[in-house]
Amino acid sequence: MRLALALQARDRPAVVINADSAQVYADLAVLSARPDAAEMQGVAHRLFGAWDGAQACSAADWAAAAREEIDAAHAAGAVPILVGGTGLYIRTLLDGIAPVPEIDPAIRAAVRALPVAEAYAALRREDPERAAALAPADATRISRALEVVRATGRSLAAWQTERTGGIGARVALHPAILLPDRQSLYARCDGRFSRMLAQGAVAEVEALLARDLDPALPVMRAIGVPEIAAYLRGECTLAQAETRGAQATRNYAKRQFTWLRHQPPAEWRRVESEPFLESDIFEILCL
RNA sequence: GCCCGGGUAGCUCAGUUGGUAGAGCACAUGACUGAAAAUCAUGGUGUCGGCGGUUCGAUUCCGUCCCCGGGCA
Repeated sequence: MRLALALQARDRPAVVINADSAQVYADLAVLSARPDAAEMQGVAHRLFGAWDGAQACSAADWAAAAREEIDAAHAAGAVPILVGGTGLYIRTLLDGIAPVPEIDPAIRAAVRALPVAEAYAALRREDPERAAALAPADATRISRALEVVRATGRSLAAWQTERTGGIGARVALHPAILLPDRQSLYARCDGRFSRMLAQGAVAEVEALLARDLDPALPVMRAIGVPEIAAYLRGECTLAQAETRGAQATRNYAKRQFTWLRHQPPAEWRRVESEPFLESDIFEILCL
């Protein structure tokens, strides 16, 4: 945000583009810590709350939308600033992804209805190579591999020999990865979830539950939603929901560390010195 | 003071008819190609409340003390 303002102060319009898989949903303002109008300070923001919760946004969906926003920003002479921590989204945007066609919804539903053990057994028959590469309990990846062979007649590995849609080669990147101190980050996770409760997270989940959406949708699985929903159903106290939500936040923070430390290219700048200063993060500011 | 229940991993607890112990969670580390705030994989946790006794051997049996619940007075 400060970077965006600094750019605008130099007559370089900035556009902040969301790269977070939860901030994408309109239904999650509080629980995704989406910036509000005051925080945006007049700077253009895109892809925040852009999807209705009833709609699942995939990495490829997001990447396609982000590509358009980036091109639009460039056309307008602005500097797009991608902000967010969903590594798979950013990887898809930059490197592209296997061009697997839309999966027939009936096939997808049938596959996801299977218990993991059965899905895994089926995958061993229909795509043994992929099955061998996956843990028998890895429900998400097993479902994906199975729906792909069933819907396309081609294994995921075959599709993955190709990647399309990446823009990494045609844009100038100035990446920065922030790696805060673990202990203080965990403490901030706790504070963050408590603050969300104070800011109306319970009402937000109440409204979400009233929509009676499929519980498997991403919006229903965002951190805090299952925990607060359990409280609203009378399955636990608010204090327990608070503890569990904070815990889920910390667990997620750890997964982020692991991804960010190993998955992005080695040459991407990792910043560990706190407080994080723009000058430590973005070399373009120092030009 | 008496009676009952309990004291085992950071937490909640299981267990050992006596051969020094284990689950879940936490924590750590890692994986990650269209649900990724998702989904997984691996790993160590330890004076089994203290001190004595019996025993080849006690976390387990006995005694005693301490601590935590609940009840009686």
